[in-house]
Amino acid sequence: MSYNPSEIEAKWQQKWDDEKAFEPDDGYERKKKYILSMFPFPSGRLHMGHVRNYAIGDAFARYYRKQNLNVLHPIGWDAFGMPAENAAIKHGRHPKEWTYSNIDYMRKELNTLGLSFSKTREFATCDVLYTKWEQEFIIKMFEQKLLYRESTTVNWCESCHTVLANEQVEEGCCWRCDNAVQLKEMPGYYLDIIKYADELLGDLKLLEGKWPSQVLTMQNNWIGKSQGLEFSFELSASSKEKLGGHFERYTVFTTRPDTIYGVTYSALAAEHPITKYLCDNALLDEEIVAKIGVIANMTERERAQADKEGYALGITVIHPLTGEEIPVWTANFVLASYGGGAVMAVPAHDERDFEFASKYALPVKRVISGGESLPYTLEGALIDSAAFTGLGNYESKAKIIGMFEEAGFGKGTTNYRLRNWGVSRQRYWGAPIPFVHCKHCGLVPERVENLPIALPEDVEITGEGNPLENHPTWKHCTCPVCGKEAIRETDTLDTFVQSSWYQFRYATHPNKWNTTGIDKEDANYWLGVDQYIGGIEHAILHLLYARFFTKVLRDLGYHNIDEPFENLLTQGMVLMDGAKMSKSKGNTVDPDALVEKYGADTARLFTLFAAPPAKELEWNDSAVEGAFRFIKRLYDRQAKVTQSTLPQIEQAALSKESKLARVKVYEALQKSSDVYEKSFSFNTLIAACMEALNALDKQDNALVWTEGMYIMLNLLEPIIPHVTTELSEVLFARKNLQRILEVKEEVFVQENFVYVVMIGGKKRVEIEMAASAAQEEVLAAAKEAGAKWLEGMTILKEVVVPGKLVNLAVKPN
RNA sequence: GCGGAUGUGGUGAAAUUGGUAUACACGCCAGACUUAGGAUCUGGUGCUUUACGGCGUGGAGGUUCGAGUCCUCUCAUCCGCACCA
Repeated sequence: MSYNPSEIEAKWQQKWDDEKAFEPDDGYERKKKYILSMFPFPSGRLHMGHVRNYAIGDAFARYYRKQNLNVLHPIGWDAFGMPAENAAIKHGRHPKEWTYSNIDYMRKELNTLGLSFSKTREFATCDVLYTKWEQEFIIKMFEQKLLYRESTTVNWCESCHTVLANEQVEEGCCWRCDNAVQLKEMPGYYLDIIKYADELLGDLKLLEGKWPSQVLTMQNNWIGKSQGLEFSFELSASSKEKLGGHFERYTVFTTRPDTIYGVTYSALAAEHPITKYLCDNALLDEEIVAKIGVIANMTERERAQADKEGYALGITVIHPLTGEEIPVWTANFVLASYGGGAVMAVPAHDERDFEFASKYALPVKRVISGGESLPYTLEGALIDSAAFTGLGNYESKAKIIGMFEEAGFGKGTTNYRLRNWGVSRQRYWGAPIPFVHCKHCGLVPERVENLPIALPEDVEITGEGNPLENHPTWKHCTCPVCGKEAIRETDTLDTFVQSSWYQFRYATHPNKWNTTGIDKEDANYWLGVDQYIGGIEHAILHLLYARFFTKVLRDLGYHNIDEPFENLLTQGMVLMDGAKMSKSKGNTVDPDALVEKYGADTARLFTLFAAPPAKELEWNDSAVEGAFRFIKRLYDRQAKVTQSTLPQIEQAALSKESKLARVKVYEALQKSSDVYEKSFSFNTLIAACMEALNALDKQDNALVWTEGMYIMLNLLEPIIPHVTTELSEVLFARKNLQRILEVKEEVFVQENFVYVVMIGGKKRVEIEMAASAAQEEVLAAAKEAGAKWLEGMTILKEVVVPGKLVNLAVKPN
């Protein structure tokens, strides 16, 4: 009987379905384990990255079930988003039809991989029932002032016809279509993630050692907390007059209050209200107004690449401490969206300010000692700084902030690089933002009892404009407050909103899905996710948003969880010929074809064996053959098993080869808990099993074979579940799969040790000694065996490592 | 520029507290069985040397009886952020 994967795999997949084998308990009695692989976007077909992601997750889930834990291992679909609309434009298919048919196809593909998902908890984020609860959260966030609508300059992707969040702009281009991002002033909805910045930052400490350190660093940098001084520059009397009395002062932020006596000019962003006023009221040369206009139309990225450029605005401010008059410029390196869009400039101690001052011949005033040339940005004592002269700059920062606070012209402040999360998208295939624009009542949320606000299905998707905006009737509604005619919001939510709370939806028992979004008791029992697995590309976007949502929903009373993902494993990409697999490069491997040719077990074994999960995985067709060969060998060796229970073995009576085989089998067993719970290096566990099989092949004791197969099938079941379950059924009535077995220490007890004898740091000979031999005996034997190398030498030092080696340090006589 | 990570055979990769470097697999070589083999099995395979031996974990130092592992410096590659005042 030869190994026939398609038959075995279909049989067990059917059986698992019939047995509902992977549903968690309804109650909370057993200890839980929540294993989650990031859910897929239903693009149409699985790719190898999915196979890797779900093979890893499934190994964890199956392992923990054996520990008698209550395992939640769900799957669902991240189903809203642009590609569905693109398919509609290209192929004339309705996004809903396209999405759900893709889901049906991909669900079948996942099934053929034999993944142990709970089937009752599956959902798609475009299900109206999911939208309903999401809209409820959004309204509650609005009530708590965590969601607001405002008009600002946003990142706009012309090819996607939508706004992008800051996090979705990669190197100045759209994260999805790679089109250059433009700036556009438009209204949108924002979530106040900055309000949670401190907690999001501080709680990264809770994740140390549980998340990859680079992800923690990336989040840390992204939040970008900096502390400093915020104060106002008062405009000079003549400047106030010039500005028609519309401005008295403006605020700046600095992290270097210690350099305040070195301020020689101040700079405003092109978008700053004062700059705008000067431009709009013809208070600057036309030429300069035009040039400022050009800067204002550049994206942040374009400005970053441009040379420093600026113009004197013909106004001055008063230095708050010295009373000096300081010129005000506009400069292209001052960001409108950070620190109030204005800076104090200290060219002596800041590289940007220095470069700008050099270009425009502005004065430079040194106030920190140290270094030979300017700008000097390191530590030093203050000079020419009035009462603060002589202090170190660290000490002076606090004192200067204190002085500003006392005098009431400024205060210590914290600023974040993080921007609030813009969640408006001008697209059809998303969750409608549940608000209404009423002429009488303004912007009002829908009534919760009217939720969900579902998408209209009769839409025409042309790629021109927002289909919800263009729909003849959908946006016309009545105001939930006054009952008069009103207009429904036509923006939909960013799809990252859906993936920010799906981990709670899975945890909520499906019986409750109709009546609640998140069940508190269920959530508190199941969350945080004990092991989360996904791509590093989500290090900031999804993982930061999901952490934020978790904290917000906690504060809204939905649960008591602080962090959604307790442990994170970021898997590496799947490569072919050193490059990322992609359709455009034509270097993809089709999972369906792979499963058809070799079976799911081989596909899974290869992906876990070829590299540790966090590293990139280089595809190799012949290594896949190798994985297949191992499974075949394992399958063939069923003939070696002679009894259906774990045998009792008398260790002392065994041959040397049989003893070694047992050692290899038990070494693999010993390794398994470390691999599943700590190192995640499945490749080494598989290698240990291969070694065990190789060692078993070198002996012929039937009991040792039986024990070896009994244990190995158990160890490998999470990785290659079909063939191991089949063999286990035939040989051991599946009894061997029920729990993790115990290591028998006596197997490792050796009668003899092989000592390596090193002389002068070099390995020379090996000697075999009884385990009971005393150190002196070992040493004497080593000297005898190594006599040849000891001739004419004096032994300086003798080191014996019990059971392992002897090292003799020598020098010539 | 700042931050993080990684450098080990022809290839993917192993290596508790510092203790026999290259496990396991791919590839390659030889052999067996075969009409045949891209099937299966067995053996070999770091470099160098006729051999003894010598040299080998990106490079250079250091600590140690002993370093892939610890310390210092350095080079290369990859990733993230990039005027955040």
